Amino acid sequence: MITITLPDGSVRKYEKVVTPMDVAKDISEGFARNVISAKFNDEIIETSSPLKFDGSLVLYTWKDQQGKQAFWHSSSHVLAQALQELYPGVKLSIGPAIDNGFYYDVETPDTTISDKDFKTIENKMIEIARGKHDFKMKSVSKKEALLKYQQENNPYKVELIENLTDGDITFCDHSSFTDLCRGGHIPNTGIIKAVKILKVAGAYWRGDENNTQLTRVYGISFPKQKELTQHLHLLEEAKKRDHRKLGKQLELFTFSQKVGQGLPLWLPKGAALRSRLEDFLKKAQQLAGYEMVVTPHIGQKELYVTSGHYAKYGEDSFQPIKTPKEDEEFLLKPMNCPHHCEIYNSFQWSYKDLPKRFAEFGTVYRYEQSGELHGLTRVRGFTQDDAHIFCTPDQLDQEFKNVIDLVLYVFGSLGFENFTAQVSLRDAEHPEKYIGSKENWEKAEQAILNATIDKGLDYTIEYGEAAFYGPKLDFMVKDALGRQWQLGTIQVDYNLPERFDLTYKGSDNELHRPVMIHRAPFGSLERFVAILLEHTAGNFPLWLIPEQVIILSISEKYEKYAEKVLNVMENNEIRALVDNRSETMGKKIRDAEIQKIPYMIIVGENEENANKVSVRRHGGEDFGMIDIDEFSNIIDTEIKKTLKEFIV
RNA sequence: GCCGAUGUAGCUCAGCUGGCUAGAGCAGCUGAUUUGUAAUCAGCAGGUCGUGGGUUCGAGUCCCUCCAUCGGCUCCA
Repeated sequence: MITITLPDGSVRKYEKVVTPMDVAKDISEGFARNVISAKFNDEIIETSSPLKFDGSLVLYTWKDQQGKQAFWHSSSHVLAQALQELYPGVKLSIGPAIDNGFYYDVETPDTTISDKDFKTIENKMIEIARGKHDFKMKSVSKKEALLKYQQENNPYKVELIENLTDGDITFCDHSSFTDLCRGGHIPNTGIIKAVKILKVAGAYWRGDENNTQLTRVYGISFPKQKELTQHLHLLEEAKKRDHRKLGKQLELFTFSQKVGQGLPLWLPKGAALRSRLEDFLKKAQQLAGYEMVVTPHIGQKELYVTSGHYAKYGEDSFQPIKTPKEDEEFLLKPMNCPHHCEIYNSFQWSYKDLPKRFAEFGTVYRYEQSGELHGLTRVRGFTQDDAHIFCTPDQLDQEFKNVIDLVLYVFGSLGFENFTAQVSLRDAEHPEKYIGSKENWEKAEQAILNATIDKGLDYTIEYGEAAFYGPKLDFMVKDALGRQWQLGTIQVDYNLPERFDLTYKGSDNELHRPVMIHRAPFGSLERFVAILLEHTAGNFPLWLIPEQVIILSISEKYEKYAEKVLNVMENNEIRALVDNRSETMGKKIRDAEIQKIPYMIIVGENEENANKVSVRRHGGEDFGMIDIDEFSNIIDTEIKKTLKEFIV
């Protein structure tokens, strides 16, 4: 007698061994048709695996994330078979399901796969899928498994199998294809109805730059053609929110080959936006007790030798700037901290003076790998909204929490709600990657975790993601295509205070080491603006947008009145401009819509006579003819909805 | 840096397998129109086809170099 417990708590008893599919059919035939994967006692299994003992069973359909994972995992087997049939001699390595689809990494000795081949691969996969081949698991001895791949001269699978325990090795068969596999498939290939190969890319074996580069083929599949069409449509929509496209369209920034890769040029509207962001943060920082400082864009090489950055990044950076004086070398600053440490060092401090908080919009230069540059999100010259807090160890907890509050205020004012906090700690296996004492690291990591938990943030812990000088708390936000980017960051640092010999006089009349916090709520203005563009699709919060109102005159006759309205706007500190072109109203509205200007004011005979304005909101909402004062109130109210005072 | 793709007017894109002075729409300029909630009409101007080299009687089109961009990988102070 076997007792199976289902997620709703119901219990089913069976006289003999059953499979998950049997249980599903027992529930209902219709449900069973949709079941594609199962979990038994927290282990993902096949729907055909025998359930030999008591336990809890979860059945998954395509609608469940687990179901999708099984679906895409199975699809990657089909992809592998297709690649083997199309390109004899390919060597398979690994092919997992990912968040949106699947990939397979293969070595293709004699050919290259390019996007011209996608259609062929898709057709082959569909052909295989239509065969409705069952996925069947089987156990294979380690010796047998190794022999198979040694004969095929496949070093990747051999390496994988060598790390497995004999007895735990399983293969999955479907059609004439077999592959090393842990399990977790859909019943048969026939469920896969629609397939799209999305891209090919080089990927290093085991993610290590020193290994061979394999060809990674990305794809996605669905149980219905319609769902594939919808997915592709979604990708198209996401592309419209691409900050590079919007930045060009809204005239915010550009790049020039002559100026150089990854060096953004901010256009007037973009620069206005930036300085508004800066003013916003300056105001909040002032309330939070920060003091602005200004430091140069270069520093002597010695400065970075002291900080430890030179040893770590010297060779991969912009190379030193020479001067007429022999042996004199300067570096473009890749960060502001060393400069701020020297500001700290230019005074003597008492514990009564701390914490000191030095803030600067500091432009830094980092020589990122050329293949890594990406619009405004990854550039070689960018401005950090940087600040360094020097405090006593006792003050650390509170200071760290205050910074979290500031970051949350910034995110809130800009409408970022879906972010995650990532706590980045050391990689315990590679201590050589980090500088500083073990105790200090432990203290710093503890401080970050405490503050994060205390503030009730939704967080994840990533080991090995810490900076080389200290652990950090990053605020991660996704772009239009779901790629994660780090925006705000807060980092605890016990190392630079040592290296720069920073001190303060304690109440005991002895010298002590301050603790340092690096923090940047935006991260960088470049990346922040980019992600903000993708989030809002260019419809920035009203307080931030460069042009809030456009006044459209119906014909030349009303130009004077339009100017008068503009004047009132300016007196009310509303950013407005006039469109006096000799175009039709339809055309002027269309242009204003494309420029994403939030409010359109239409003025003609009726408005002039009544001394009012007709208001249209971006997107089409019509406010009708209203008093100018009333309009002013609408603007104020909308601004106050997102932009609130920072309360310390 | 590595793998794959792309690069034609300010922008978005045509230009088939190499063949006369390289096309369109939008934007721009000029003129007409004086307009009521997403494109008024006409005319004009605009390109060493990313760069350098090669193949060819002939190259936007084929080959190579470099540069830049796009999608990944690695990296990310």
